[in-house]
Amino acid sequence: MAVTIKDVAREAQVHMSTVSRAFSMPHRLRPETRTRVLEAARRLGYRPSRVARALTTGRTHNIGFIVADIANPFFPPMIKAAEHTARARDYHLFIADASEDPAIEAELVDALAKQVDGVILCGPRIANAKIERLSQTIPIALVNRKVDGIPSVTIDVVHGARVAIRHLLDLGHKKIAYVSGPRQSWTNSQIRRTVTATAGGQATVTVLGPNTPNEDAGLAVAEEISRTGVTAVLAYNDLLAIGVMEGLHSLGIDVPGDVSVIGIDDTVLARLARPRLTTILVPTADAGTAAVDLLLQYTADDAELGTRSAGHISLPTKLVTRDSTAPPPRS
Amino acid sequence: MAVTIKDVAREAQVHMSTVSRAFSMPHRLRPETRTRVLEAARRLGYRPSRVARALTTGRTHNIGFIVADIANPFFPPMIKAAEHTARARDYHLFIADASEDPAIEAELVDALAKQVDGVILCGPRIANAKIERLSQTIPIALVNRKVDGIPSVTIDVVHGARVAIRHLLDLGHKKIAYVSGPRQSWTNSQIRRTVTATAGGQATVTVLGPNTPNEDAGLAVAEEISRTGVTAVLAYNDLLAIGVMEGLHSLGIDVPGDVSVIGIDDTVLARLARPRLTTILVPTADAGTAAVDLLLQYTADDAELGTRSAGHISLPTKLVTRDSTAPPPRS
DNA sequence: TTGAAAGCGCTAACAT
DNA sequence: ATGTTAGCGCTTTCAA
Repeated sequence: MAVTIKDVAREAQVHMSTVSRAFSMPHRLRPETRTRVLEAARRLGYRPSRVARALTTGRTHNIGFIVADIANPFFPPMIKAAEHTARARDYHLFIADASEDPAIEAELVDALAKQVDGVILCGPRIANAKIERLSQTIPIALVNRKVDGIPSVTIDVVHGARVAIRHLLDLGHKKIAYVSGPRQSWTNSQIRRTVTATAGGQATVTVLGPNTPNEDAGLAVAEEISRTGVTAVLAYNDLLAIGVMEGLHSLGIDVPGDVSVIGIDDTVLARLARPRLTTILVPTADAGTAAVDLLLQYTADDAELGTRSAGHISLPTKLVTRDSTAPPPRS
Repeated sequence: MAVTIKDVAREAQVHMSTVSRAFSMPHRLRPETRTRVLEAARRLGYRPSRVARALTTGRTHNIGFIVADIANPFFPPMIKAAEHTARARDYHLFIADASEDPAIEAELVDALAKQVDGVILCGPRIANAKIERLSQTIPIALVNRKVDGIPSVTIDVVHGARVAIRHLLDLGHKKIAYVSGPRQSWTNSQIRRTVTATAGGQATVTVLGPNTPNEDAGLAVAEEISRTGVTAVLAYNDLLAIGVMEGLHSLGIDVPGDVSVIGIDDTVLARLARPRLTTILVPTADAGTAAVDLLLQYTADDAELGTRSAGHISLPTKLVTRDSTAPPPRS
């Protein structure tokens, strides 16, 4: 077995409670004693067991991070930032992949609940009511969803979508399609609404979907796009947009010559795709950091769960113009 | 506080040890009792505390997963597969990002050690000796590194690199560069050695690097490539290869017209980049799955740590020919 | 300032 | 087949 607090106590010739104090309330020890204990601990290579500590204190110093799809390039920078932030605050991160499935997502929250101080739900697919219920059990912070009383970091997609559509209108497009994301996505409904509202009388909007937000779905929707005769499409995310571009390409339709395409997220892929994808920049790393801080702040609050003060942060977006958008063809 | 084993015991009118058995050794209970307990647990929404369980059993049912860089597209599919596999075995996954830094990586192992049953090191940057030392403390499984007595899953980059170089030789290239990865990478040294050996008398090989395996580094090395006058380059990974392609492009050098480029990994990026990148396919998801299974198998072994039987798995690679390779220019 | 003792939620002998 | 009891490694009153 590994070295425990008892071993250190013996080595330092003190009681185990003194060793405990040396780590959790060092100021309440005589400097001399503290040094002796810490010295002994160092010699033995002692590290307090977080498991045992969690059992008494009720705090695990762990956070659960649940995402819809780890492989979606939107998430990794966010996970990375969250992990770094958590570690800086002396927390460890559990990662879990919900596979875009609300049921799995909810089950993951329950499965992790006893082992974490809080859970971050990224792009949750669960219904609001369910989220509210879960958050009675365990502190939850949301990314890309806003629910009253629950801390959340959202991205200003309303602004993003508005700017994207205006960009299209300015180029002269009159028939626009929105390639929709998953039905359960809050972000998706925000965008859809904004697209319609912004286009107003200036352009017709066709909504295509819902779609699973990956390349294949984009590929599949391309044919439908060609049939609708739109000259521009905004997609729920870069993955879909890139799929659409590939699909269009294989249909012999030129981007942006015949059809303009805009994505959302500005993942690595946007810069790499050809034509390079015009897209909405979303500060994912900031979102990861903010989510961790919001959650920790919320859990630190010692009020009853459910009566705590939940912070909300909204992150700005901006249009990144590249090569996938142009004026509509003359014909 | 949440509902505990005592609450269930009271509700089901049995002793807590009976409740415990209902979950961990259900067959040793009279079916009738078992049902009554499980029913009570369900009514109260009881879940055993893994923390408390870990304290008595010594098994946390957690795995630590340490990668060099979460944002490197090579890792997410691996993390995803590992997480799914772990969950299927009733394990949860801690994720940690070592930022390509050996010191952080080692520290992470220590930090997680008390909280996990084992750690998976992906593309470790730590020295072998240090890994061996760490593995005395906590079971470790390796991805992309082979150390005696430690379970590992490696990728047959030797074969991959050989095939890549042969492809280049077949096209008629006589001057080849290898854009090297991080110095501490085992994979990198494997590749470098193979490149030189395979080129043999048929082509000269220039090694450029070591480099941090990201796009920027690739971009930076492009100028050096142009100076060496090579007509083909193999890069340590897709990220570097893509950086090289971009750098070459901005130098007015055509890929593959003037210089051929081959990457390694076959990440999403390879298919998306223009020209589409010829690369070596690496089964990352399989690696994630295999690593988890190897580790669990190793930890299940009840021999002394250090005397257990370590499994090794080698995963095949293959060349994916796309548009970034062609015969050298005539001049 | 330090020690003693109880207890966090659970499992694992041991007893019945 | 089920109950009793001790104890996992630590924190936290309470005493001294």
